[in-house]
Amino acid sequence: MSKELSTEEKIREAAKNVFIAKGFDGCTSREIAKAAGMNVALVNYYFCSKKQLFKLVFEAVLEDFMLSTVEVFRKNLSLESKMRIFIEREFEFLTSHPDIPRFILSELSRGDKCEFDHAGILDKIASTGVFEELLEAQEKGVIRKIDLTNIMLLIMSNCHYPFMAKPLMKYLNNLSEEQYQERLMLQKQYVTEMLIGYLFNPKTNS
Amino acid sequence: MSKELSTEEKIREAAKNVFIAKGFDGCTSREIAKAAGMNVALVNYYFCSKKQLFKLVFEAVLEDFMLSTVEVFRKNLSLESKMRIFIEREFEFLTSHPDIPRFILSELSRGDKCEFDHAGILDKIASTGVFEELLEAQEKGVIRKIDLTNIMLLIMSNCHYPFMAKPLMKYLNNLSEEQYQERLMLQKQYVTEMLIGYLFNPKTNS
DNA sequence: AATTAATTTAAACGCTTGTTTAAAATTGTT
DNA sequence: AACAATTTTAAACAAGCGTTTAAATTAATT
Repeated sequence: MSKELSTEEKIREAAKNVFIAKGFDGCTSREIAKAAGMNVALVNYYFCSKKQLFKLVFEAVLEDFMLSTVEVFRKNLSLESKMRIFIEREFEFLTSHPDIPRFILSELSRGDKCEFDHAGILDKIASTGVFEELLEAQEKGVIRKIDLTNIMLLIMSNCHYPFMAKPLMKYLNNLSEEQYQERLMLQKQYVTEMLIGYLFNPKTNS
Repeated sequence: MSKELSTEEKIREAAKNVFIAKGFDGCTSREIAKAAGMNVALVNYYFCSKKQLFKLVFEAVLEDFMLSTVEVFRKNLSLESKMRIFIEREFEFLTSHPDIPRFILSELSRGDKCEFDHAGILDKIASTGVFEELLEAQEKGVIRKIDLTNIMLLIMSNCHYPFMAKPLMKYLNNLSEEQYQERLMLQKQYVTEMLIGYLFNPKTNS
């Protein structure tokens, strides 16, 4: 389906896959061109340089990643329901794109590669109203009074890491692919229970 | 202090720092040699190839990382105390070596670089008696009956990820270094409370 | 149909890569 | 002091890198 991709789009798409799988340093322009079924020179014809192509791809991936699931918070549901659905969708997204968290954190941590535009992302997240809703819930005593950065970190830790740690887990525990996937789906339940249990009903625990 | 390192050790040490900072693909043999204050040819004189030097360094780092904190479980303390101390020490270790989790997961996920020896690691962890202790505690109803893989994943997620996500957190939330460090220390408390609260006293919640 | 513009190609550019070589310097041994 | 073994060096190697060039091909315009 959809063979009607332009040369530029084919290269961008191939670059995304190759960059995510191997990292900026781990692949070559020729590899990207070959994956796109194109001549090497076309990479620079359309994108000037490997670096610039990477910047474009990275920013798109980061935005997709950060915004794809946060839309739940626009819905008219209880905060707890939204949180549950959010975690559910994070696991869904990561099941289709398990390499993205590692890709983003790896590339971001060797940041001298190029300067990334990220100004808009937090604003777009904020536009869903998550932050206000969380702050309000804190004032009402519905959820624990913790800095939003820490809440983000708690949720992201428990959603992203299980996918990032796949090779470590698989071989430390000698797991087959099926066994790992099984633990992953269990992990989703545990993580949801744990996070909801900790963040909500703060009076019972602290 | 301790200038009495042999050439071989100097290269190994420099290689460790450079590999952790930039990854296997992100650095060159010449860079490692320069960091060690040595000639390029010495790298291969002592270690045959960049790949083999990497393998040596990686295996040492992985073993250090996995075993450094698990020793707590040999002590004669309650399981909950050990768990608290373990998390405390994980955060301690990671404060000194914040780049190691990302290094390990990154390099492991592009595993074609070379085959790693990992046979001994799980056995060494097992030799502390953690696993038996956890299983016993589960039988006694002290902690939640969850596969040990998932328990490991819960703890590692909440300890490793906050350090791996530093660049993402710093710029998504426009945090200064001090602000980030502050959140990190708070995160340690939250993570401890959350994990202990979830894993122990399973009857109250499920 | 002729001409111009946009796309694609194969080949080459200079440079860096990991690795090797062979000579120089150092150390150890008799 | 003379010799042998080890360690270190500078230089070179082919191969691969990102990028550029200039010609060939295709598409668009007149």
